[in-house]
Amino acid sequence: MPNAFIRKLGSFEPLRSDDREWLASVSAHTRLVGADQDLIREGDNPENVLVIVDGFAMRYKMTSDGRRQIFAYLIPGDFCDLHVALLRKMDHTIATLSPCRVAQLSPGTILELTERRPSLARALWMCSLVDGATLREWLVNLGQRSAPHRIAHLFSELHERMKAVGLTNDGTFELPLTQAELSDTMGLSVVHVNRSLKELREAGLVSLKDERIVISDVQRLKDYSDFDPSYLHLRWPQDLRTSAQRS
Amino acid sequence: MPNAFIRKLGSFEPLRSDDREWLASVSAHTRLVGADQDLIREGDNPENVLVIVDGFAMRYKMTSDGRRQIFAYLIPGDFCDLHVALLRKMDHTIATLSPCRVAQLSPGTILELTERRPSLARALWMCSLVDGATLREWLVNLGQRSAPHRIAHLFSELHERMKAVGLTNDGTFELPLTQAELSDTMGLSVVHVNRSLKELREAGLVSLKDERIVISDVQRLKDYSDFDPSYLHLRWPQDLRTSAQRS
DNA sequence: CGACTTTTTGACCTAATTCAACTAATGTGG
DNA sequence: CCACATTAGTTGAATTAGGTCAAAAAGTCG
Repeated sequence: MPNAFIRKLGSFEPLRSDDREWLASVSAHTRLVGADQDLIREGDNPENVLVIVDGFAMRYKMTSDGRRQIFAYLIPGDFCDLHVALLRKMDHTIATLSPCRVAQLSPGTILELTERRPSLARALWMCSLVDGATLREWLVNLGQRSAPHRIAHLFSELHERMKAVGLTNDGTFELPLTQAELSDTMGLSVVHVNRSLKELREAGLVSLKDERIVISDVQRLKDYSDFDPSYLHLRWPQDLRTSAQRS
Repeated sequence: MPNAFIRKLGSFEPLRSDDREWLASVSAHTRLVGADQDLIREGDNPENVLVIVDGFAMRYKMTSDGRRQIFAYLIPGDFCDLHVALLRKMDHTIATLSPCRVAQLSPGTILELTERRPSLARALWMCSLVDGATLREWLVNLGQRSAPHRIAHLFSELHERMKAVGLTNDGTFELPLTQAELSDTMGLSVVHVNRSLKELREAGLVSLKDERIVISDVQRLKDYSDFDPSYLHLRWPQDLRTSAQRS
């Protein structure tokens, strides 16, 4: 069974088996990082590119008055910082939300990837494009939707992404977020997030318990939240991929 | 005097004079597009990369209930769609806000640029990284700041960007935005934008008139809006660049 | 068991929205 | 160049979504 990283790249490009094997070998060596640890800090200039193999992380930035805005969740298979080579320093922080297994890709590995494995390079580039598209969608979310719809949209997105790396069980998946983290994602107060979650729960749409989310009817949640998955650019329809991946 | 496109790339990388000349020649042929025209529509798969040589444009997306979120302003020197080669189709629309002069870079031009002009290629890549960073900053803006601060932050950013391409006159520059457009950018109602602008005006911070903005004291506006320009990654301090560019 | 964090709820407050009207611009055709 | 139509900006009044403060439950963990 391929790891999430391989699954993710595979959802953008059909991968040859030697590419899969190479990916498996370069991401085999992982280190464990506890929850709530900074992986890369604002101002750092990290050497290696990190990949979340397992666990949850986030990107965020603080304002000068101490408010925090989270602008991405990193789930298994996601990259931390493809771009950092060019920028002198990180303009935001990446931190774990739960214990994570993290693979480090050295500059040499990235070089081999970009120069000798074109389909992986394309998949990698796709990742950064999708990150951008996701950010745009989040802006739409914050700018245009009410609290409950906003939260529901986030959940729809996370469900879609988790499904793409094979980490859902129907509408259920791991989601180790506190309401404070949700509120810093959504530009809402904790109290209001709490009440909105209650509303969603009472509407029979979603419930959170024990770091897991349960979506009773995924399609209904997507309809409710006006979720259109096309911005995630997942090229291969879910069922196809799942069956093709049995090894 | 170099055009905005050359100035912009030059603000990321020191450019050799042959690179400058080449840029001038490939961006010499422009077409004129009137105000309020779509340059690229959601769903399109455009061949060429467009560069705004003159005028203002925006990126936006509609929600299914007819609300619009603007998530970028394109000012002279900005690219429309470096990435589109890989994605099957645009996931948002780009439209002009004022009459624009637009240069089209053919796939061949882009190829030459990426393969034979490394410093331009780096500058180009920087552009897309900065676009991403800007988007993140906008998310912070929508998520964490009150209406007047939010608007002030946008104005601070636009001032900085316009300055980088030599289009400011102290705190004054062209800004052909309606309040409706501002409201769709900021996730606010038109009425509230109007009142917030009044507040900023009465505080002596900014005034808008005749498609121009006047910032009486740029530093004061930046302080007010908690603006930190580092996310724009403008490598060369403004004064240096200006003097170096006298031809 | 305490100490601490997270969730939940109530009461109250305020930033922002909505609706509606009115004024000031801008533009268009005769 | 004016009359009329249309778009953009401004203001007031009423309403609401969301925030703040405070405190109680409910989990979590050494």
